[in-house]
Amino acid sequence: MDEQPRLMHSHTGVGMAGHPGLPQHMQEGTGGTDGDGRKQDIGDILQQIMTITDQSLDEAQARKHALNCHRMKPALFNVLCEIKEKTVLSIRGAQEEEPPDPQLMRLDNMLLAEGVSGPEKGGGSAAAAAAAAASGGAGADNSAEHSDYRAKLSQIRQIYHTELEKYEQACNEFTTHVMNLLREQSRTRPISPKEIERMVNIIHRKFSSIQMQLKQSTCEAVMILRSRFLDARRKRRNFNKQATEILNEYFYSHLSNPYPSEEAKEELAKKCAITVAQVHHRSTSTRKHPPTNQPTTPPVSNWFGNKRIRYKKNIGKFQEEANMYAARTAVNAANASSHGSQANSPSTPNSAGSAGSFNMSNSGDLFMSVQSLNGDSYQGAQVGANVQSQVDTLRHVISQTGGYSEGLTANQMYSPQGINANGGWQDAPTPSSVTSPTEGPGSVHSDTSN
DNA sequence: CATGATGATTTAAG
DNA sequence: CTTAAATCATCATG
Repeated sequence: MDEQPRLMHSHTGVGMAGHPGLPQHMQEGTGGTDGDGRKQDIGDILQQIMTITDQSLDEAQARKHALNCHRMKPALFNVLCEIKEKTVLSIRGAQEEEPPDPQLMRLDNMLLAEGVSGPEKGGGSAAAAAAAAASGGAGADNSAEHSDYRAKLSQIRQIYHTELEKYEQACNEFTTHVMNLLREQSRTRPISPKEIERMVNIIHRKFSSIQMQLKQSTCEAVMILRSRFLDARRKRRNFNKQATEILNEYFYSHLSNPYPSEEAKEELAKKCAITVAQVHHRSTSTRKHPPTNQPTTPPVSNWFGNKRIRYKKNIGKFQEEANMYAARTAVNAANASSHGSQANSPSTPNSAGSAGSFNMSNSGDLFMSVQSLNGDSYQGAQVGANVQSQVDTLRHVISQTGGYSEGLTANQMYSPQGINANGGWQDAPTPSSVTSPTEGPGSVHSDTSN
């Protein structure tokens, strides 16, 4: 503001002298048709402007001062104030609280969720390194791509923050500037605090609209980044053999109720994490006290979900597998039970001990089904899921031993249909005939049990 | 390249 | 929230 007059001032020497210069341009530009009157006007205006700029600060300042000192000034000022008061009152109605822009909220939420606008957590590569370290000792492979992602993300984050800060600063600067100006002017014209506030609000709105642009483009950048990297959420890595074995062991040893409890899941996850390099969602670590929603060991849950449905869908396909794992656990179970009927401590997969809290509402049914399956009456003394797992295992033992002695023909030595028919963990057995040998549900294993 | 296996995500129900 | 079921997208293989 100050500079312009000054510049003009220094310029005037030339400007005034070279005055013809401008009109000449005008002449050529407008053509001759308009006549001289117009040109003259323009020339006058220009002249005036030049003059105004010529008087510049000192003169204006002086004039202002003179005004301020005028003896009628206070009275006039008051009058002005009153008038202003009224008009402002009438205007005020239009000025209402802006509703929180949903769009902006959406952006904010997303940025927060994406960890862009959240609390700073170490800078750039440090964060990446930390992430890599945090994702477990075995997480070398996927944390590599994750760290790449994180690095890029924190880059975005940094840009976002610096930009945001810059805007903030500029906004504050501008605001204080305007406020000073208004304060200054309030000596010569009435300016209510309300008005200043409003002005500030306007400024803030303008700036926040700029911020929104920033946020929007940041969101876009994150989205793009996501789609390029993390969208490889779908980029899956198969579990390694050991992990699937652990899971399968649990599954088949709890075949009648393959719903691991939360704790069981965590335990499985822990066991598998040793071998599974694929744990994107940090889970196993100590539970967080705040009501943070830890979505329950996703890989394990996924695995069991998939396994259940796929097993059910085509049991025939899983028979071999079932027998294998049944055999394996059978050994453990046999060993354990031979020692004593106590709940065995071996680190067997049928760690039913930890799973004592299974949903037992239907355990009665399950027992029933097992009884009828085996053809022998199982003593009803057992209570709890651990027993259930024993039952499963036992059944496997029986069927399996019988089957193997006969031959490897891989007939259905162990017919899971029984479970289905009796309403195990699902009702509808494969409706389609698919390799379903369907014997009488009750008589299924009568031969093998002999 | 087609195909089956498989982990993850989505949808709908409880 | 958890599950079942359907579906997707990738991996692994021949």
